[in-house]
Amino acid sequence: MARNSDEAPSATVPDPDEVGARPGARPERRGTTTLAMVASRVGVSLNTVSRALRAPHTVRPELKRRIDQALQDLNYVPNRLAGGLAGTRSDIVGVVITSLFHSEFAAVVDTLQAQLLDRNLQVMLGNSRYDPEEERRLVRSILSWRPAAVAIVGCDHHPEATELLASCGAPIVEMWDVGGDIIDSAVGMDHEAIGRAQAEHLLSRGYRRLAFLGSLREADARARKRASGMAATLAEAGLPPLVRMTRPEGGHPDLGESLLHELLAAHRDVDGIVCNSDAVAFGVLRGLRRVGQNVPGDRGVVGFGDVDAGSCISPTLTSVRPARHAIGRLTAETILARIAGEEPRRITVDWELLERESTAR
Amino acid sequence: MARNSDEAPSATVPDPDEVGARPGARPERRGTTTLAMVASRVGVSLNTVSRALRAPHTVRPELKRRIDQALQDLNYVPNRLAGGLAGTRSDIVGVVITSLFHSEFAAVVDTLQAQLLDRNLQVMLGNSRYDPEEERRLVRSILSWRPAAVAIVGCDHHPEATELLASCGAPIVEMWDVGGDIIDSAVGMDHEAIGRAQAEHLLSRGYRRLAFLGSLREADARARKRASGMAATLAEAGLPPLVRMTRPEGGHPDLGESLLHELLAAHRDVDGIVCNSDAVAFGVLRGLRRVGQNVPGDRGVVGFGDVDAGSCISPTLTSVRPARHAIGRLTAETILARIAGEEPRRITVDWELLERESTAR
DNA sequence: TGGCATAAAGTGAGCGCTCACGCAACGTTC
DNA sequence: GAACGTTGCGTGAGCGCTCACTTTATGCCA
Repeated sequence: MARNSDEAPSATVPDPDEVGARPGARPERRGTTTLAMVASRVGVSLNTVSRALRAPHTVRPELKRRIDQALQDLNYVPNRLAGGLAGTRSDIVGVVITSLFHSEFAAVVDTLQAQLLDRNLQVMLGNSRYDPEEERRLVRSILSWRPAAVAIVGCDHHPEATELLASCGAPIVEMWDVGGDIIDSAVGMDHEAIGRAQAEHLLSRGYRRLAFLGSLREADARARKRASGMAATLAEAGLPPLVRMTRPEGGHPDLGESLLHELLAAHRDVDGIVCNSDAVAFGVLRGLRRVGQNVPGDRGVVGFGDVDAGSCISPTLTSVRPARHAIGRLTAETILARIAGEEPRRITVDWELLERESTAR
Repeated sequence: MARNSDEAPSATVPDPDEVGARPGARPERRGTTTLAMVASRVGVSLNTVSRALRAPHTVRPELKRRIDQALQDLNYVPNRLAGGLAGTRSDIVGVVITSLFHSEFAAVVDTLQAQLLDRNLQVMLGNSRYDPEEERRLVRSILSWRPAAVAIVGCDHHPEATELLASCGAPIVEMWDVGGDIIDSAVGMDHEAIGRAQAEHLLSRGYRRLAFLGSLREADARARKRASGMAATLAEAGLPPLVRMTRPEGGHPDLGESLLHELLAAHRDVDGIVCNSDAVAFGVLRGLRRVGQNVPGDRGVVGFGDVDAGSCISPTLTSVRPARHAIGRLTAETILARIAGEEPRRITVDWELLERESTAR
């Protein structure tokens, strides 16, 4: 195992002038240029410069050019704190997600941010880590920036978070899930339907005794809905009830493998395994390989998320592909529409069950 | 392929009272409570309430309790725009990354955000998508919020971005890379050393003719440094030069597989393949399997990133594991230290070359 | 009891900007 | 040529808070 290591914080002092204003150095209002400075240089009123930026057509073209020149010469960077305070909008969009690490929502945030930036909206990000209390804190913190809108994962929040969001006056878009009560608008998938589709797919391939495996955090209402969709399908088909094997944390292959062992020990007859995430499914596949079980022959495995690697492993993994891109895009569009005064929306987006080798018998 | 689809935006109008203030409804200063309202309810001056929040020990315990009660009764949410404008700090930390989608930095942002939130700092996120022009826009946009600090991926930026960052007065922490000139502080890895280690590992296993495969965006200086580290190692060993097979976009398994075909067509003698990312390596492994090549027997494959799935595929993938968590944590610590007035730092963090089956001959 | 330090509150100014309005100067109309 | 819109810019107020300073209540010692 190769290793490089010198964490020694070797301080390299750059140009001392460049070092930020030390706390305590109060009076030194840094060299940031203000609208007033630009205005006095051009010889017009402050307001005219402001207007040249916000409503260019209301200022004489020749003057506009001179102002632009001065803005550039002085390297003006607007102070949006002041702008937000004085104006009505703040041009901040709060985004609250439950996890970045497991990359569930990374792609969603990615496209969302790109789309919003085109409209000069800045994303303020927060990660609740599936903790309702953290979510509450986060929502408070984000609302204290008076955002123009808030996008948040899920429809089931800490009660205080829900109330704060509902009464803050800004448009709220709940993402990823569309089931249940929504605060304002929502863009997401019907997770119960996904669970049903996962179960139906396995049943159609002849698997009869199904299990749901993975991490299941208290606040992960989406996974819970998928599991209950599966359970409902089994009940309607008159089959034995769903076996649930979950942990309140984790979500990696190692978890999948260890849950698999528990499953095989307790419910040897299970032949269809649906995982909370592809990462867990990878661990399940690895575990089954290690104990000499054949997939899809002996047992079928279904994932969720359609991670890249799913099509590269052997057997390739049957999984559900959420329309991440679409969720990001439609969330951005909904935010913009709501800011523009349009009505709230509830948009159900597509997903696909990709049938691959892990269930192909 | 199962599919659910009704993207029909079925508008569901919630309680009309809850709908946010429509633009145009100007005079309606929303029902947000201000410090002044709290103050008048308690019967003290505005400033006393402010102090009760910022410096609780300067206000009589009994009064503090009454103020807290009023804050809660009125459901006060501070206006940080006003606070930031009036005060010195803004409590925003700008974070500029080059990609979220490929999940390279998702974990870094994840831990960074969590650590900062504990200190009441909000992350403002921006994604430059490996586009220098976008990076410039983003840096301007973020600086317009007068952040308390900025964390940014890489050490090689758009010149204007570098200048803006250098002169904005806030601490700047460059992440992921530590090579080359830095603006203020840096927390990252020595990517050239990683490239050398990747090459040396393959050489130590008897591979002789090496290639570097993957997407290589114009702004991805890190990958470029790894490739040049490899090239240097080969040159020093007197071996044939590194074969580079890259594309300016993409980064998925499909890219890996298609680059592999190009590689096999043009340089049949290559026996050691280092990929820009694990995702690309997965595609390479899939491609090799499809053409009946044996890994590690015929060719060795090395990835970068150590994605979960790497230990689940067959053969398991040799890869480099960046200390993502450590980078996030140390970046947060550096930001806090710099805000507290400490000296700039340059921290080189660990990484590991995980030797697995794909190079085990 | 006076003098002085300290604690606990209030006062006033201002952060940098936006918004509603005011007020000239210049057409345009009948 | 008086009445009216239009264009182009300036004025003043104020967004909600923080900060430096001042004022008033309280304790402690000589």
